[in-house]
Amino acid sequence: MNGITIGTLARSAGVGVETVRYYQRRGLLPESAGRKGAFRVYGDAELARLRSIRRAQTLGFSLDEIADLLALDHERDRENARALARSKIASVEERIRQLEDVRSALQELVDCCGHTEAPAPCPILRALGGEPRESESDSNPASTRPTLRKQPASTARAG
Amino acid sequence: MNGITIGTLARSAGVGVETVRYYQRRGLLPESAGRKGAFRVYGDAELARLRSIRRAQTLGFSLDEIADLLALDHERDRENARALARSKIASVEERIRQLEDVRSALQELVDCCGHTEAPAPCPILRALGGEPRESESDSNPASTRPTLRKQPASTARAG
DNA sequence: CTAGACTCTGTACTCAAGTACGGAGTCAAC
DNA sequence: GTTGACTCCGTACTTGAGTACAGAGTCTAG
Repeated sequence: MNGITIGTLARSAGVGVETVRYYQRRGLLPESAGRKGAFRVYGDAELARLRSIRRAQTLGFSLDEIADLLALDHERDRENARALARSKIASVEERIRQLEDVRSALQELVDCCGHTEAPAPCPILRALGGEPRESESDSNPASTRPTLRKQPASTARAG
Repeated sequence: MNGITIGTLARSAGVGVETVRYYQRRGLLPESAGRKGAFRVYGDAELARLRSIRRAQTLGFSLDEIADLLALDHERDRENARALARSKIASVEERIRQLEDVRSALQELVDCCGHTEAPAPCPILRALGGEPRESESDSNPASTRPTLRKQPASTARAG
């Protein structure tokens, strides 16, 4: 698998040729020094890296984050690398917590939909909104809803 | 908080006016029937809905998914609503599992970085790639690489 | 030697989720 | 009765992660 051209590399990693080039433009993948005639050739290193990128992506990392992660690999500064990795762990854990919250909100919804057939109980709005609001059509403020902490304004745009 | 105009509504939910309008265009938020003179006015219902949208977003739902979720609220067809909610739960759980994987991969990385100071052990590539590769500049083709399964082309694009 | 597959380079397009902006109209306060 | 903030409506731009395509060059098999 050494000395392959871009098409084979792409196919081996299950991506398109354009995607490989895109990663190269973004600096995630080296452009490959070696050439066989006019065509660039790649090897196991590039294939491995390409697969790593895809895997990291499926795990929810942005390409910028992946660039950071891959850079750790070349970091001589282990201290720094550890710190970066730890902060990634923290953000991953935060995300997990949030998802667990929504899971239980949804579960509640399913449960409550399950045992009532009344016309308007169990609003998703409440499950998602979390905050006990009196109005709407609700005059009972004594809800058991766990107060949810303020969400940061910069939502899905993790820098 | 009833009878507010769009600017106040937006500010109360921590979003921009343009975002409110965008949600209206997308049909996530009603355009508000009431008018006070030339300006549309909104109330608690809209504010609650807007907040729900934002919260759902921070939890990783796309606007399309949120539209589905909010629609459940108006569904008379509880059966269908439950099914939809359950499928969301499944996808949320899948996402959680993936994130837990990456967390332990990162943790391993931190640990291994922690107790060695050697120049090139513990490559992130391996942690991310998962597959144990022997080397980068490797001339040994007898690798344990399992024939690679096709990566779903639609990675982060959870439809 | 030629057909067909592949590569190279560059630009342009897509899609989601907004954000920005321009030119009007309107409202409330002074 | 005018100023200044706000609203309305429409269109255009942005960012992230690609995808598509055009027009050239190149490689390989027959």
